[in-house]
Amino acid sequence: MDDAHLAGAPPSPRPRDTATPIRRVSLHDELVGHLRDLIVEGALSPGSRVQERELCLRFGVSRTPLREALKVLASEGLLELLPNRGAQVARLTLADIEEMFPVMGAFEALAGELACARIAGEEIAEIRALHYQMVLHHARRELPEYFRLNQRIHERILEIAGNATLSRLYAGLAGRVRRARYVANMTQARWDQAVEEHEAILEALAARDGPRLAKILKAHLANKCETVKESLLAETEPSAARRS
Amino acid sequence: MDDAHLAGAPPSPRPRDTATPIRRVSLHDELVGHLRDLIVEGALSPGSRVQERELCLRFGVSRTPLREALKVLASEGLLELLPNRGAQVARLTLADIEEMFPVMGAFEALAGELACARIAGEEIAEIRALHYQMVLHHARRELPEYFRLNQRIHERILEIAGNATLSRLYAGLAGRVRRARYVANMTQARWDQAVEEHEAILEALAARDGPRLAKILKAHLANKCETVKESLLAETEPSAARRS
DNA sequence: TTAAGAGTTTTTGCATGCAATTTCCATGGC
DNA sequence: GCCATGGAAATTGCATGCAAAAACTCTTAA
Repeated sequence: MDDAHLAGAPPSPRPRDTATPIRRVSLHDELVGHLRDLIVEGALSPGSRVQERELCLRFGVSRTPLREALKVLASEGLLELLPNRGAQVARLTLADIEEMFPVMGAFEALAGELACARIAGEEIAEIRALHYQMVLHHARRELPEYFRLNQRIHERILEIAGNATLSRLYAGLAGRVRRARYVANMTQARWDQAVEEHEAILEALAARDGPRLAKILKAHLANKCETVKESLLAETEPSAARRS
Repeated sequence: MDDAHLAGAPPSPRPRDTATPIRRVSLHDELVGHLRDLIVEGALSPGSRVQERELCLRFGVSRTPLREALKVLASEGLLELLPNRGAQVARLTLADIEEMFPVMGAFEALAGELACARIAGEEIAEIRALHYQMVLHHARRELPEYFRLNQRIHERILEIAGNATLSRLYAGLAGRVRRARYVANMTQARWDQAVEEHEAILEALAARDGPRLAKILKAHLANKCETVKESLLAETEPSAARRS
């Protein structure tokens, strides 16, 4: 009774079907969401085989909707379908990382440019608040909280850019590398550098300097790529060193 | 003499041919390809309802693999799934176009930069050949051939960039706007301008000037966006004018 | 004539069944 | 002892069946 129509209606783009939030969505849609979470959160480890039967029991559904969900996740790149041999969680190789980060850099650069053209003063203040809270977590060496704020800042810029296609594609890639980014234990130097870059991001955004922001974000992502790569190498080398 | 292998080939319903390069992929995979073609080519017009039964008869398969294919195409954005009411071919609104082209511009810009860093002299010669063949079709006012060459040039740059993730995402968007681009009847001025831009693209590529090529491609896509938008408006206005 | 309503037909969503392929295990030959 | 081979169990790919939701149709009333 109170949605929309009132004076302070939020700038929600599509208030259409919000009347019944608990709408019985299709089973396979729900499965796609659940499975995506399981994969992104790491509950299903990369490379592990995914058996239909096991997941059917786990979710209490039959194979038909589950298989539909698997096909969708495979088309998103989260799963690999082996003909007649089921699916396995896609594993990220170094080559994958090196491919995905430049694309994410292009996404963020575009988002930065678009955001600069549309951002409101209030939104700049909001990002600034997020930024300095993130800086605080950096000062306190609170990595998980830092990551959370960091992610929220990037997501907020994407939102402000106001391009749903861009957001959707970005989310697809970000989901795939999220785990890798999360486990990446940065060196202190890299962490400090990242915070410095975020200072520059905030400045460019506040100045609404689209080209500069694009440049900074692109470089920022390139550095994140290096961080993740180093971490990935450090993760594999010790075992080799230990063995020799 | 060819397939039945003299020694008592049993009348098996499916001759398993492991040697042939055309390996029998899974039914649903094939369906995804076929349906994608039908949609992109325009055989299934935007907004039209897609009924399972009809397509099942058309392809001679049961509903299970067909439904899996529909789910995948929906996740790609080519179809819209209406709960309990089947699917319909997604229609491109002006807002969609305005969202997708900047993203494609970012893709092509990145592809241009990467390609400049990797392109071999032989490949430059190849692109140059394609380019001047395209110019010939422009001079002869052969639009379909022009489009084909144009597309091949952009695809070739993507290939040379050597980033499979980028190529995959680009193909996803390009497929969705292909029909719109195809039916876009450019003005002569826009066509001439596009050819000029392609001259600049070739030059920047030959000079291996990544940043410049990126800039040109970004602008090139922005102009294509305008062309498609004009064409889309010209397509809808007459009917409105006719009605009023 | 239009609109509304009840019943029928169609269509979708999901579960299950069957054949084919793969995987696992045990047996046997070298 | 090791590898090859045969068969059983498990798993996938696809077809079909059934219930619920939607769409259609025919009737009826204002």
